[in-house]
Amino acid sequence: MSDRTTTSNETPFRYTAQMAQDIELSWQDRWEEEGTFNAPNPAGPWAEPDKVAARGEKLCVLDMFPYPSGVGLHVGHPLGYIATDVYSRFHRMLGRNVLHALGYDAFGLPAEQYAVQTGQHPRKTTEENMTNMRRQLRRLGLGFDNRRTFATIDPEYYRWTQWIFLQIFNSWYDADAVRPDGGLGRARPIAELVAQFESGERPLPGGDTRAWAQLSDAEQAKVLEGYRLAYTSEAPVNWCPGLGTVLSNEEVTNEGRSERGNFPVFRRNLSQWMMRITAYADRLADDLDRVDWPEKVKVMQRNWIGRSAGARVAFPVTLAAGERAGSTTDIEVFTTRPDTLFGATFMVLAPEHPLVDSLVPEGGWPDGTHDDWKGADAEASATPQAAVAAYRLAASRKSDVERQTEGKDKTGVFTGSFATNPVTGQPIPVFVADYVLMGYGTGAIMAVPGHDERDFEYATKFSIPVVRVVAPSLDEADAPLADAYVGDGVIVNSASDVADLNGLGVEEAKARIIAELEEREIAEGTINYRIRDWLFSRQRYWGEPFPIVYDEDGVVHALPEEQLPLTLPDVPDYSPKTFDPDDANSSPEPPLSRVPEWVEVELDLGDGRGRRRFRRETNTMPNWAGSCWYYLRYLDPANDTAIVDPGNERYWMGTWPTPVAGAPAGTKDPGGVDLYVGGVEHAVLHLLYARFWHKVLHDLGYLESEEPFRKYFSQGYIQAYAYTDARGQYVPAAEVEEHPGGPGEEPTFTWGGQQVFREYGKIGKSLKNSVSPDEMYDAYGADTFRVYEMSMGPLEVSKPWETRAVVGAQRFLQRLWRNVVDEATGEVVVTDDAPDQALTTQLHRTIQGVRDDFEDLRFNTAIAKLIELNNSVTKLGVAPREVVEAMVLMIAPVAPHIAEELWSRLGHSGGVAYAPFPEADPSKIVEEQVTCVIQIKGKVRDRVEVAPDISEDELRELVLARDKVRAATQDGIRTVIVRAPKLVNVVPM
RNA sequence: GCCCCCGUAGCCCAAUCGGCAGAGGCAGGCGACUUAAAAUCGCUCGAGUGAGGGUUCGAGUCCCUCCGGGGGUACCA
Repeated sequence: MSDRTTTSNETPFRYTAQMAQDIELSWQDRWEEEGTFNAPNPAGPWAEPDKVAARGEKLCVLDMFPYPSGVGLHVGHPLGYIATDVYSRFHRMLGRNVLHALGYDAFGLPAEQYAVQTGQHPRKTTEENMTNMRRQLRRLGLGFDNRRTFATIDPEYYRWTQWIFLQIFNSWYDADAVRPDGGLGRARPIAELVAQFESGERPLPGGDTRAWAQLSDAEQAKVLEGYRLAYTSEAPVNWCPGLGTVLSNEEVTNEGRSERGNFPVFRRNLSQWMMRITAYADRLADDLDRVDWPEKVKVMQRNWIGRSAGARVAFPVTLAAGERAGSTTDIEVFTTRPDTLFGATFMVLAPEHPLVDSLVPEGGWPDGTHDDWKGADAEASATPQAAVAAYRLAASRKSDVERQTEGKDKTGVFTGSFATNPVTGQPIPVFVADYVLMGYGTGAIMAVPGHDERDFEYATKFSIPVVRVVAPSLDEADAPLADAYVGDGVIVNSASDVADLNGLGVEEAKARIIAELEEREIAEGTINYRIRDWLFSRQRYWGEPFPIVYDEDGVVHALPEEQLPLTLPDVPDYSPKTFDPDDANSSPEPPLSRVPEWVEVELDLGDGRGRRRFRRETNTMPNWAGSCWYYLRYLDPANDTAIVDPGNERYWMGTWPTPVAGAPAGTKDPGGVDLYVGGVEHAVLHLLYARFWHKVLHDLGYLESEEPFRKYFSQGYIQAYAYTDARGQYVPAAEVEEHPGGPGEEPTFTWGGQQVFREYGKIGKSLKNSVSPDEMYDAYGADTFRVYEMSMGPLEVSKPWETRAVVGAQRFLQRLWRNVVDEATGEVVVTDDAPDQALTTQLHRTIQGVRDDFEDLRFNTAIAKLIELNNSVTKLGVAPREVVEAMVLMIAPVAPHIAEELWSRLGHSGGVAYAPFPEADPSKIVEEQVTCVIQIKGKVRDRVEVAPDISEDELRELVLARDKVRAATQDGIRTVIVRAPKLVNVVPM
């Protein structure tokens, strides 16, 4: 495969892999020495305003933060980096000041797991991995500003991660505060909330009438906890014994397992750090309109946030048990269909609903209770208390997985109580059933079997009346319902002395009933969200320590900013306490809790109370923390007084005067990174968390931009074939031989003579189909590898790696090389003669096409156009300098090393990195003749050469006079469609 | 089940506004170079666009139904 050995004595100057390597290494050294890709900053410690002024508009290009894997890169990993590098280099040649840098996301579970597996300290393995990855990427010739690199594990970086945590901790969300843009709601310093409590402007929550100063420290802390954007809370969380840590909702699959490692996850009540991302739910959903992202990812985020408009409605009920037995209270439900309130014939509470106990009467069932309502457990069905207790116990023992896998078969038990439908006044039975979830809405529903599929199933199974309140038309008001009718229509059977909705449309009825019931204080229009607060603590070693201590009363204190960073201590045993993955009753044990000399400290927090004893927080942050803001640090990595100088943030990420394409009219641009490229797997994790932090920092006045990523492009993956033998074991894919099948048959595959079976999917060491970039550098060189990856197809689609196809990219570069350099003598062989008309036209058309393609990230078609142009030049035998130089500049973003070399051999000093990109001359694109296609009834029947500026009338006449057209139109002409100059379609009678 | 995306040559992919189905690459075939092979170079073969229907003068492109592949989501009231 390598032609390293094929450089014969006759062609010592051929562009071989060896030649490519020599060229590439020497230019990489030169770029590094000269700091070619360093981007000047307008402000901060590196301020070079003169250099900034000397360049054109800024452009901030970003790749998703890589995690330095222990096994090194495979050929799929650099795809996005090459794409962003091509885009960056293209824009440098257009004169823009381009910032492109790469750092490392080095904290977190994978790094720690790799260290545990190899029995080494995570810092050691992580640093080794980063060294290897840096080497692999440097060899690829990426034009990063290497001054701007860092890793999340650097104390000088995580100092600021901890600082941001403190800003969030010391903030609350004031939903009534007016933002500069006129919207409502923003984060404010917690001190301003304390001031409101102190002055009495804001009453204490829960009807507490004491003055703020009368509260103890612990009581004050408790109150503030209810407001802080980062807070501890005792709540049901996702405990994963197999990983020894808790996980956020976003890290748990819908099968109820950990996204990483696929271990079972259990719900446990534990005290954990949370981030109040729910406060930002509206803005996170609304502002998706303002960014240029793939629609698919926007939809995924909107679904995750899960905003739905509806109403909270109170259903009165008389308590049947408990201290307040006999008194009346309300069961509050959330519904998106208040228009169907008249059709609510029963209610359902989640098994965990706190009201259940007081709804179940002592003694027997109410007279006439349907046997089906008493529960599936015959032994427990004698009394409501026994039946409900049995049902709740059974439900509590079910995992989320079991609840789901049991499918749609509805189960439930009657509580023995009836509530009152507030609009009909009718008593309706209240059930406990596990198809209602405590975690959504109020954990209780009004069930409308006529117009909700789940309620219909339940009503059918338990013989509950079904009432139609929506019909396709008034005529069908009493048509029987064979299924829940969920379509649009007109409201029927919905009148009482409370309200009359009959005849209204669904949307009108919703508005009407909410208005009526709000007046009576029975309901209120409301918005409900699916998103929950973000669980932020992990019981692992390899993460940022929280800058938090607890005093002897258990009150939370933030470390003063001057005491940051709080460094991660070196510990003898950094591995997590391991558990049986299925042991739901295990409890997390953070490794840091095993270091008492670090945990128990005496500190002066600078609060005037002197040195006191404290206990440190022993949880660590999730690896999302470091990746939530790294893009900001690239802008000003050496700044030790701020996360980023405001001048740098405004310059690199500030808002543009015009909004992104496709934004609604009147939209204000949110600013942010100009191009962000990465895989879609972080659609609701990293991309949502980073947006949240960015908005908090914006609210607190640290950032001008409102979004982190103005344009996000989701790249496809490079995948590969893998092969298994008869036992299902993977065999080395590189050694498999393909045998073509007969016509219409699949090919067959053998390895070492035995038949093997092909599958398609991810690249991985364990699948034995991994190809490393290093192998490509050795066999072809980095430029060939770059050209191949960029020419495989559109950046956004996934496509299969095919090593044997890489040679096509090499042949192209060889042909380009040969057009400039004589393989035998090394002499430059271009001619100074001007290209002919046809080649000139092709050149300028190519320039225009390549510019457009690069701008729109269509690198595959740009390369195809360059191959075409190069092929035209090759056919001439001798290459005109004008065309060759333009080609060298145009290929430079994709294949920068060979371009530098050829550019220099063509007699230019100064390099191609900042050479101006060729400009198309529109006057030279115009051809003297164009081919006009003549269609008869839509089928191509003739062609004619015409002038490009021929008029429609001239062309029509010309075409109608042609023999073939006259022959076809002897019976007359129905119509003639003229699209001058390229097409005429004649339709005969 | 629901929602979204994608089906063009043996394979990866072009066709930008509804206007000649083919730009580019791989593989295959033939030829040149070679003692021979590899590499290289030149030439060349190759689909009617997943299936069916519709709109249109004209459909890969727009609409409907179905089939196949991928992704998201799943009792979210």
